Amino acid sequence: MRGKRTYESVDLDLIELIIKGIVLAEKENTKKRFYDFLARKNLRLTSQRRVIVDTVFATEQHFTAAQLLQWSRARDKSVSKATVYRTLPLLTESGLVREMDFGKDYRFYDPNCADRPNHSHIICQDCNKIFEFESEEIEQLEDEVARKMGFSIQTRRLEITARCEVLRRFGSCKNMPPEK
Amino acid sequence: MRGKRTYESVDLDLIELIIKGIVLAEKENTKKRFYDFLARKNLRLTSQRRVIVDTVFATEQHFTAAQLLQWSRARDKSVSKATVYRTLPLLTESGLVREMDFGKDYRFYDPNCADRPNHSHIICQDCNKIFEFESEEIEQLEDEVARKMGFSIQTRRLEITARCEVLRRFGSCKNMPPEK
DNA sequence: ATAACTGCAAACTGTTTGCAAGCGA
DNA sequence: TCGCTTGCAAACAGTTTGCAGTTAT
Repeated sequence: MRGKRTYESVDLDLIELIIKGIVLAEKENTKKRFYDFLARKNLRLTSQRRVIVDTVFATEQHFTAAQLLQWSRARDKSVSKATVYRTLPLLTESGLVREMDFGKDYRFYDPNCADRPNHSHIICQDCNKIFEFESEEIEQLEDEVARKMGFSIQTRRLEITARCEVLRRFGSCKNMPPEK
Repeated sequence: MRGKRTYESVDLDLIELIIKGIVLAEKENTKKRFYDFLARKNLRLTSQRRVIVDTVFATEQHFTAAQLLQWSRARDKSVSKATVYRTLPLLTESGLVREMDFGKDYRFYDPNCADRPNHSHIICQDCNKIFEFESEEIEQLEDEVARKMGFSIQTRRLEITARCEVLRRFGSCKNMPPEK
């Protein structure tokens, strides 16, 4: 009998706590990387920039410029629209935030790309939520195709829109109701 | 000796002519499909719409709304900006033109999706040209991943930015110089 | 000290829309 | 004829920018 180690009982609360701690530490580290980026470019760490960066890496959600402004101002009224719009290019330039383009009229930003720069997105047309996934196999195939065509890949962007199978079959799904 | 049929001499001009003919016939067919689409929706075939559609399917290039306006007006001054902007959604709705979103501030449109609705794009950062490719394997993997996540794919968008290997190694490539 | 940075409001850009006139089915 | 369609210009939304005062280093 080829063994797989199993546990009689698991303290799920503890595990959740540990995971939360790890995520938090990663986010703190990401912020530090951005501060280094600023220093390297002789840019200053102002209170407004600190608030914006705190806000960006306090969430795992994809957000718009308008949302970031709203969230940042909730923390500190001294953050203005102009500063948000001037800070976003710095964040994307640093590689710690990725700009995403769905068919919409405004841009989305993704704060989860520090560790997983190549992840892809599935946008559910039923609930409008954005899900992330990674596939090493797809990446390898992309590399192969590109190489055959004489290119070496710089960035890749795979965005899939899809319908929820659970919803289609059972009339509802755990992600409903849609948020606007 | 397993045989492969070969030819002593080939009239390349003739072959090119034949291919041109096939492409032309396809484009004419695509236009007809759009006219049918209009009829099905009780929409009228005006002279302006005809000019715009002729323009769209006279090229294989990806274009912007502004370019389409310019090209259309070159054929017929009576085409206005408003009509171009009102016709583009019809074209995308019909499925014969696809909207693309690169990081840019304006949208690109792709007139080549009537026959190959799933093709992907490689944007060369050296010459800014857009190349197309299809990969059944990548599509299958996408389907598989989506299915595992509980989705059925509606649309997919794979956009790769890359650098030209030929250019990197030899200092120039046949696609240079860049066009703005 | 001094150059980067800020908020504000105005400017800008691509896209959409209200309206009165025009035209296809 | 009827109502879809048009061009024009004004409106719109997200984003960028000029400026005078502020602040990090």
